[in-house]
Amino acid sequence: MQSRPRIPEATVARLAVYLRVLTGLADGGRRTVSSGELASAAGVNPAGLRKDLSHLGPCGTRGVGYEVSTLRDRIAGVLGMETAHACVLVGIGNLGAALAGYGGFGSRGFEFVGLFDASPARVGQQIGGLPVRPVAELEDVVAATGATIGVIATPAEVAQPVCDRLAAAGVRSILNFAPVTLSAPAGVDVRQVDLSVELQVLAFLDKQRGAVPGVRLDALAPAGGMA
Amino acid sequence: MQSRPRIPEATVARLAVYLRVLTGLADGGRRTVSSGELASAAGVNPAGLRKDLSHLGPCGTRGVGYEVSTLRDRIAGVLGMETAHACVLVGIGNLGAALAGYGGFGSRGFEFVGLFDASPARVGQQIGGLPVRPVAELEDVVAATGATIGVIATPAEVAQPVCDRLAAAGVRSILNFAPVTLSAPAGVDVRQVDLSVELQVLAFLDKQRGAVPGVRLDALAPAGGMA
DNA sequence: CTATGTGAAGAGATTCACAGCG
DNA sequence: CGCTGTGAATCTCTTCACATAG
Repeated sequence: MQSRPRIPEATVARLAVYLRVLTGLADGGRRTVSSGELASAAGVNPAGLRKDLSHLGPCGTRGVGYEVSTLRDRIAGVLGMETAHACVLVGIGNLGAALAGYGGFGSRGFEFVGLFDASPARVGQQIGGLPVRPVAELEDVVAATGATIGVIATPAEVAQPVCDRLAAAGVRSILNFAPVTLSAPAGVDVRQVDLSVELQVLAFLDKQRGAVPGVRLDALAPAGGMA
Repeated sequence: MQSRPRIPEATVARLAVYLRVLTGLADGGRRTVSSGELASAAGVNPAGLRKDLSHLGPCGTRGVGYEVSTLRDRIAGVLGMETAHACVLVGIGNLGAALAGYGGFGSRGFEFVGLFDASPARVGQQIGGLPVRPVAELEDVVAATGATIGVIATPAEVAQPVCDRLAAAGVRSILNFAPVTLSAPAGVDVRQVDLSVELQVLAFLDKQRGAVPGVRLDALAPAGGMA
């Protein structure tokens, strides 16, 4: 129906993917897409894509498809991308430096406003036009910039204290790359990205596939080239 | 026992987390844990943890709990960690270099046996004791090492061709960090890690929480003629 | 009396099939 | 006609409650 009490989290994650695909299509000058084509490019089922989009209200034209730029803007609005999000990043090791220098965030409305590291050797370096600051300044920078998102790329041992300080400083969302499960106060949302877990799932699926002789050939994806 | 019809993928991902917690407990000299304590450390529901472990067959002692080292070894075996997995990594930019230098993989049985980049400036550099090779050598190295896992950390534009080459060379599992949806032939499993998607989900949850008091998302509602 | 292991209930997400609009 | 939008069926995962073993 029209009411939107809440959008399922699984749908939100896919909306972000649709948004990426639509941005590419718009840059390529494309005017409209069908659910089938968009679903193919996003790697999902066409009916599932339409159900995802139904949470935004009617936004397609029957018999035609979706207008690329309109749908892109609608999704961007729902995901809260009309306003930029200020982020702080704690832990400027290899991964942290990679995240700080990654251009994919800025183009999607996420801007780093503070980089922090405990190592004096790192402090003072410039990454992506931003200086690395001592962690002692964390609270001040969060307060001054109003950052609402914190990214943790520290060693596992200090991730929990950093999480506590971020939460206390007023950060409401935390993305954690350290291989520990963090606990945060109510009202602070934590998302975990564990690179080793991803590899272990892959390895397991491979092992399981090799051990099962009876294979199901439900290949549906690679429908030849491009549409 | 060996009879395992099939373990749900969601369970596999959590098993990897339990394994990490158990390894930490074992290093701390701990002998046994209860499901409640282990679940708390892993950030999951105790009953869910017991159901996850039930897929491995009985491995606890009623009235006592689980023996830490035994359970750790059991999970490691199920995840296929008794044998090391050879991985190749394509795209040695900031993120690729971070992955190549990340110690968390080696300690979990994943070993990089080849690093590849298209840029002559990168080729020849040493990262984590391994030289960066030109991508032209990709097929030879996969064949020579028998690598079964490929990690893609290239720009989005070249991720699909790299995926195709990895699959053709015999790699069976691919972990993709490039912000594109890859299509791979049947028999090759692709897992996507999109850092921007993670941030966008966080931002949406925060926005949604802020709007909770009155549940008013009318700014999105198509009152009549939304354009 | 402890804490595990598990069937059953519940919630959520995916897929299907078709009604309805252009 | 084609393609969207959606109710209903299907499937999977989660949570609960309790029997069961130590």
